Amino acid sequence: MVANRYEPRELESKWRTRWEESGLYRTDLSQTPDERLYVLVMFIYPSGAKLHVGHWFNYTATDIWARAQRARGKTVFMPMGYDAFGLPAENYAIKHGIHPAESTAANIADIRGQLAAMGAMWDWDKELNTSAPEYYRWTQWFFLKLLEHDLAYKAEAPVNWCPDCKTVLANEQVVEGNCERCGREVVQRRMKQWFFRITRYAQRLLDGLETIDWPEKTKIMQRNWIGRSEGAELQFALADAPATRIKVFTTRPDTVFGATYMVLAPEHPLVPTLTTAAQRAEVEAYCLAARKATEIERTSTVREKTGAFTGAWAINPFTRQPIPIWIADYVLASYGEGAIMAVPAHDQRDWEFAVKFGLPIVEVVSPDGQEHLAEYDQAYPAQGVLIHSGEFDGLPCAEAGRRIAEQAASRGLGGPRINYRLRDWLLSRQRYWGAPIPMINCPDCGAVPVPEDQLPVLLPREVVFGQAQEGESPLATVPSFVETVCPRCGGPARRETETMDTFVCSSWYELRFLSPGYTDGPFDPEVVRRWMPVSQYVGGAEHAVGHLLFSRFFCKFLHDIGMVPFDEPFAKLNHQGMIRRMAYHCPRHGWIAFETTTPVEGSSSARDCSLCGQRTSVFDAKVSKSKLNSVDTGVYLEQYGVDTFRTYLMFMGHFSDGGVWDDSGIQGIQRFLARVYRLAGTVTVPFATIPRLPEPPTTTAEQEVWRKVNRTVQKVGADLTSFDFNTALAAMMELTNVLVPYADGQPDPTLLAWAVRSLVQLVAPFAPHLGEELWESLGGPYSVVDAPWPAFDPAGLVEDQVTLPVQIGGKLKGTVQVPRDATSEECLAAVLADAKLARLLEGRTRVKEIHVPNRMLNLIVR
RNA sequence: GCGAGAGUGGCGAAACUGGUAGACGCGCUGGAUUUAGGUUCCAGUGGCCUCGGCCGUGGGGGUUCGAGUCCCCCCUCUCGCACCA
Repeated sequence: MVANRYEPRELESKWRTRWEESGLYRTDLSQTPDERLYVLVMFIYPSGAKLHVGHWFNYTATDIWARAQRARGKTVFMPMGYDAFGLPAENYAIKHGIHPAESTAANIADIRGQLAAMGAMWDWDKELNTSAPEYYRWTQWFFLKLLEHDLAYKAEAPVNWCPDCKTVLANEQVVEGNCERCGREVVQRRMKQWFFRITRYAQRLLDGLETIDWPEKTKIMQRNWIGRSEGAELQFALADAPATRIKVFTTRPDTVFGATYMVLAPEHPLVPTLTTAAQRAEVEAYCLAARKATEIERTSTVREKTGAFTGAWAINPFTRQPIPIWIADYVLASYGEGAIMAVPAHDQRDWEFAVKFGLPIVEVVSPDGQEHLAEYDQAYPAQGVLIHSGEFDGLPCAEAGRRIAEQAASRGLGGPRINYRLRDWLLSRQRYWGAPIPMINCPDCGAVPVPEDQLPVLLPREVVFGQAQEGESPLATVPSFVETVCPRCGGPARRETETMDTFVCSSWYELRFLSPGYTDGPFDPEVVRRWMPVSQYVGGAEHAVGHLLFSRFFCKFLHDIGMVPFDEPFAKLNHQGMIRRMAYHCPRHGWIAFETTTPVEGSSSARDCSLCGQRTSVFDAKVSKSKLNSVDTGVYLEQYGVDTFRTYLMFMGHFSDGGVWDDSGIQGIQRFLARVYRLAGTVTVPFATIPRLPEPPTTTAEQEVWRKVNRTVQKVGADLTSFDFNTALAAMMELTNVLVPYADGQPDPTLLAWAVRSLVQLVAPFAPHLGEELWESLGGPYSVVDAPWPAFDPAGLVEDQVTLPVQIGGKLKGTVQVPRDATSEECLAAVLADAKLARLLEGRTRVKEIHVPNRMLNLIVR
C-alpha cells in the first residue's frame, strides 16, 4: 500500500540513492548481449551556469527512450561526459583570473550533481572529460595518425580574427560578421594554419548518408554543405605566355564558346604576376578594398558587381580568341579554382558584370537554334541547343558539354571534373585551453611530429594571458613548454603552440566512452567492435554540418586504417527541438526578465516594463542569458519534483519541435501522476497473482477496461520507439481516465491490478522515481526498468462493435452501431433501422453506396 | 535568391496508407463533496443558429462519393545556405 498523497521530493531522493548504491545503471561492456543498444546524447559543455531547460528536455527524452528499450529486454549503455576544452573557460580566466583548469573542474563538479538529479540512466563509471590528459593524449594521437596518412597539413589561409579577443574564431562563432562574444567586427587575416583534409572524404561522406537513419533535413544540409557539382576543368593559356595556364571549374562546359572574358578572385595567386604595369595601381587598390570589405559586404547578393581589369589577356581554348582577364570579388578564392570563364549570355552574374563594364556578350545556347540575344534583358541560363559553337552547333547542352570536356581532356586542357564546395577543416586555434597540437618545429628538420610514446604533450599549468603577440597562442609565452629538443636530431627546437579546435575532441568521444580508462590506444578495439556504432544518437540540429560531419570523417578514417569495422559512427539520429521563451525588450531598459514586466489589461501577451511602465517589444526567442529569458528550472523542481518536470517537458509538444516555454500546464501533469499514484493504492491482490496477460473478460465493463489497457500498451510502446512522447502521454492519460472511475466502482480486482501494473510500467520511463515507488508498492521486484515490458493481446485492440459514420451524398448525417466487419447489407439495414437516417432517405433513390468496412458508409442519393 | 519545414479552438497540441477534425492537457462554465482550500470528483466547452440545421484546418482554385491530408496558384512564418561558377 502507498501513502495517501503523492509527495515527490522524499520519494525521488530515496530512489536516486538506491539506484546509485545498487549500481543499477552500470553496464558490463565486456559482454556481448544479443540485443545491445548504445544510446548517446551529445555530451555537455561544463559552463558555470545552471542546466538549461533545453538540457532537461533533451536528456529526459533520451533517457525515456533508453528506459523503454531496457524495459523491453535490451542491454542499454548510456554514458555522459564533458566537452571540457573551449574558449569560454579561457575568457572567464582572462576576466576573473581563475585558471581554466580550476573553473572547469568546479563546473564539472557542479554539473555532475545537477545531472544526477535528473534521475537519468547514465552509467557514471564511464564518465569522461576531454580536457584530461588521459583523454587528449589520444586526441593528439589522432592528429599524428591523420598526419601520417597525409590528412593533416599546415598552410596559409584567410581566417576570422577578432581584434578584441585576439584569437581566430570558428565560422560558427562569427554571427553576422561580428564576434559572438564581444560583438566586435571580425576581420579576415591570412595566417598559417593546420588543416585536416576532410575534402578527400567528400564523396565518401556523401555516399555514407544513404546508409544511416538520420533526419532527411540533416542529410540534406550535409549534402548541400559538401556541395558536389559535376562539370569540367578547362585551362586558358595566357596570350603573352602560353605556358602559363589559368584553370577554371565550370558546370557548363557547353557554354565555353560564349566565354568572352575571365575573372579571377582578388586573392588568386596569379594576379600579381599577370597584372600589367599600366593596370597595377588599379588592381592593387581593388585587392586592398576587397580585403578590407567586411564579411557582410562581400557576401551581400544585392550589391552591384565591382571589379578591375588586369591588363592581361587569355586565349579561349575553343574559340581561340583573346579574352580579357579581370578580377572581381564575386569570384571566390575558396571555391573551384578561384577563377572562372565568364559566359555573360548564360550566367546572370556574368551578365551583370559584362553589362556594367561593357564586355562582349555572345549567345551560344538557344532554346530553338535561333538567335534571341537581342530580346534578352538578362542571362538565359536554361538548357537548349548550341549555336555559334563551331563543330558543336546543334547539339543539346548535355551532349555538347560532355564532348567539349572530352576534347579538352584529349588536348591536355582539363577534362571532366567533380568539384565539392566542402573545404578542409581548419583545426588550429590560438588558444590556451585546448589540446596542444603535437608538433615540434626544428630549425634543421622542419616540422617534426612528437613521437607517439611521448604523448601526451601536456598543457602546462602555468600560463599568463595577454602576453602573447597578436596572432599567437598564450602557450607561446611559456618557455618551459615551447623550448624542447627535436625528436629527430636532438637539437634545440620549439613546440607548436597552437591548440586544436574542440570539435577534434568531440569527433571520437563516442568511441572512448566504451573504454574510458584504456591505455593501449584511444579505445579498446574489442569493446568497440561489439558495441559500436551508436544505436541511437540525440542532439541539436545546429551540429548538422559541424560535429556530425567531423565525427563521420574521423570514423571513416579509422575504418580505412583498419581500426574499426564500420565507417559510420551514429546509425540513428534524432534532433531535439529548441525550447524558446518570450523575451521582453524595453525601449529604456533593454532586455528585461519576465519578472520585471507587468501584464497589460485586455491583452494576453503584451507586457509593460515594471521599471518605467513603457510597453515592451515581445520576441519569441531561444533562451539565453543576454535576453534574460532563461527558465529557472529550480523553481519547478522544488515545487513539483523531477518526475513532474520531466513529464511535463515531454507533454508540451513533439520532441523534434521544441516549443515556447509556458508553465501553465504543469499542474495537469502533476494531477495525472497523482492519479496514477492513487490508482496504485486501489490494487488489492498480491503481485504474484497478477497475470501477465489476462483472458478476455466476459462482462462489458471489464471488456472495456481490458481493451483500453491493450490498446494503450500497444500505442505507448510504438510511440516511445518513435520519439512521440507527447501522444504516448495522452494515451496514458486516457487509460487513467478509464481506470479511475472503474476503480471507484466494483472492479474485478485482478483485472484492475493488471491494468494498474501495466500503467505503472508505461509511466515509469517518464517518471522513473514514481514508477519505481509504485512498482515496489505493488510488490514488484527491484527494479521496474528490468521488469518485462507489458504485453498486449492483439484481440484487445479491436472493438466488437463499431460506430460507423454514415454520410448521405458525401455529408455526414449520423452514425450507426454495427458489429465489427459488418457487411454493406448489414450496415444498410442498421441505417434503415435508424429513425433519423431513415427519414432522410425517405423518397430518395439510392444510386450508389461506398462502404469502407469499419470506417464509413456513404450513400449517394437522387 | 536557393533548399527544407510549418500555418488546425482562448492556449499547448492530436488526427494511421484521403474516411466522424480538434484526442490529451491547460484555461473557462456549471454542479457535487469539502462548513477552508491553489483538494478531489462529475458534466459541459470550435463558431453561428429561427434548434431543423449551417459554417469551420492561412487565402483562392481543382481532383474525389468524400480533402487538414492529394494537385495548381498565392500569402505568412521558422530554420539552413547564401555571388558555389
